[in-house]
Amino acid sequence: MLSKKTKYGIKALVYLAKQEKRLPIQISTISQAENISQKFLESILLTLKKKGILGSKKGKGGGYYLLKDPKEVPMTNVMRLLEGPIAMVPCVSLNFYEKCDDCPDENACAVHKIMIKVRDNTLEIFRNTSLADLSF
Amino acid sequence: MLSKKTKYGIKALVYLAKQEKRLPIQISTISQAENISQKFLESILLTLKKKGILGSKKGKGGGYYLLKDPKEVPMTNVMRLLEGPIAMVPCVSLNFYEKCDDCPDENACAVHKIMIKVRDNTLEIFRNTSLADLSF
DNA sequence: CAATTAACCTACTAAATCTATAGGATAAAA
DNA sequence: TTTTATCCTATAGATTTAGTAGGTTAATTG
Repeated sequence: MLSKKTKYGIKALVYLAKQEKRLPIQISTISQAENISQKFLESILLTLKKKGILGSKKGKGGGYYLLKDPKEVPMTNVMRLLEGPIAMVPCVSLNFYEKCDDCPDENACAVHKIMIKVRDNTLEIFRNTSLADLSF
Repeated sequence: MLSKKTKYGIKALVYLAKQEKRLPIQISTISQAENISQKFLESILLTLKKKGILGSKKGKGGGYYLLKDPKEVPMTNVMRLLEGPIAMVPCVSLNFYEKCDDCPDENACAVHKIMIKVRDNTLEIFRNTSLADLSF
């Protein structure tokens, strides 16, 4: 299951992607439009900024804005920034790999076997979907 | 991410599916073979029995056994029994649907849009994979 | 029958994660 | 210098996870 943080983060990014101009949008504007707690959204956008996908401006007329063209932001990136691993088990994760304690041989593991398939499939979808694709 | 419960549950079911004869297998046997805490596995197998996928026998020579031919047990069933929803968000779940508090219109929601795709894809894989398929 | 075996059942707990909230500091603009 | 809006740290309540403890029931065996 996706965390609320990820869900809200995606919604906010798509909201920003929908803007015609790349002007800063305030947190309060997004939180109202998307029914997200403002304080919670504040922390989410801040981490997205720290991770380099958003820019920000302080003071009047300030807010957050996308640093890249939405067409150039695949959902793989977004998911990894917000949720972390895309894989269902760490032992099949490309970017967040961890060995299982209980598993002496990954290649002999049934869970590994099927979760590799799920990962590849999900990854393909996220790779081929950009923020721009979700903005219609 | 899959819970350990689900991971261990799948491993145990596949272990049972691998047996040539449908004789009862003890919890301790499975827990040792798969490096799973025996007490934890005990509770997992008990719920799987209550949900109707496993049979059991008490006393000497007792244990757990699959009630169906492994070929007839798709991973959709297994996942729903152990993990619950297959979808990444409740609002796209077929068997565990829940409306989002924040979302006035699902069809206008970007998260909904992409997670439908992921669900359909994942579902297809789980549908086409049986316990028998994972037993090699 | 009695001893052994192994599943059954209830309850509990420690740790981690999630979902925020509080309250102030900093920086930009008017 | 006042206002605006992001930035930052800390914390807290709720939920979930990953088990553990300890005893009960039912089946087999001698």
